[in-house]
Amino acid sequence: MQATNKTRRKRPGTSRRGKRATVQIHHLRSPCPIANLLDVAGDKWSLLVVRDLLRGRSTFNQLLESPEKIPTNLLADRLKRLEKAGILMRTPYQKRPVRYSYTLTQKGKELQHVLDVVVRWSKKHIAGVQTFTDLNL
Amino acid sequence: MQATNKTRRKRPGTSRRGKRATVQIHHLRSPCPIANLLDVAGDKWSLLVVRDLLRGRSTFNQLLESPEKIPTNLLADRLKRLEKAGILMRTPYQKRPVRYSYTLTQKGKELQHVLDVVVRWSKKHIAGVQTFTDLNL
DNA sequence: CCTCGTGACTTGCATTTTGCAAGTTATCCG
DNA sequence: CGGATAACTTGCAAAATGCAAGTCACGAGG
Repeated sequence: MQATNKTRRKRPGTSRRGKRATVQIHHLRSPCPIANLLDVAGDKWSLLVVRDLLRGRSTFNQLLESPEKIPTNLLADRLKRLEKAGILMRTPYQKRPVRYSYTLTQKGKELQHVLDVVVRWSKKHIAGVQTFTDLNL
Repeated sequence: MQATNKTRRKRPGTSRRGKRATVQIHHLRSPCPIANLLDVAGDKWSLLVVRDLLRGRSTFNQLLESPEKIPTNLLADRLKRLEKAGILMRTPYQKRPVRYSYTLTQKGKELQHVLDVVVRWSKKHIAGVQTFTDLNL
């Protein structure tokens, strides 16, 4: 019924110290290539962002408009993570008002092959799917 | 926060096997085939389970042994979800002591094509990856 | 009989991540 | 000046994750 042993865990709030500004070693769960992609894009949104960039979307608001309706805070977070992972780049395409555009790197563009196969699988095995017209994505 | 039945949660012997009597409408976020796979396997563990089943693992404990060390509660949950999604099947391969084995359906087996491309992408773009020997997974 | 071990899970609980709504900052437009 | 965009932040409740431990059958050994 109970683990009773409450074994001291960190007191939240009191220790103003562990802000994890430490080593940047981004620790891989395993040497498996599948686990490696999942470490960086293993969530419900990242690959949709990649899909939209492949489809030619490039600004924050364009990315928000897709039918899945990603929340703004998650989009901001995913863009940061994917940039850090070298999958996309963020560049100001104009200043005065500064506006940013997001574009895939070569590494990111090659995820197209992954998405292609995913599309083929889903079309075969899931009812009611349909692709965005032009790019087959 | 585990909203369901906060107070009494302690009838072990007679309880139903964690059934979640929810509506069966499995709500898709969008008609996009990519979103559809993500709805069912868009997390850090599901595809690793599929990988291991493709590699011939089949029991609960075998699946626990992979290098990524999935927690037992998550493995139980993922097996349930993947079964519900028609990607794998759970069958007792012996009774007296009843033991279960998990195997991929045809739908699940065809995820191999997705994983193949993921492996190719990761080997090209992520340092330090290496595949499990025999099956290229 | 009693204990130990194994397989397949469940349960408790703290930490993290999500998702919604609203707020913010800067800049243009009329 | 009063909006309207663009690109984000922030607050916070709810859900998911992850660890450790507990449970429920058997089955073998003493």
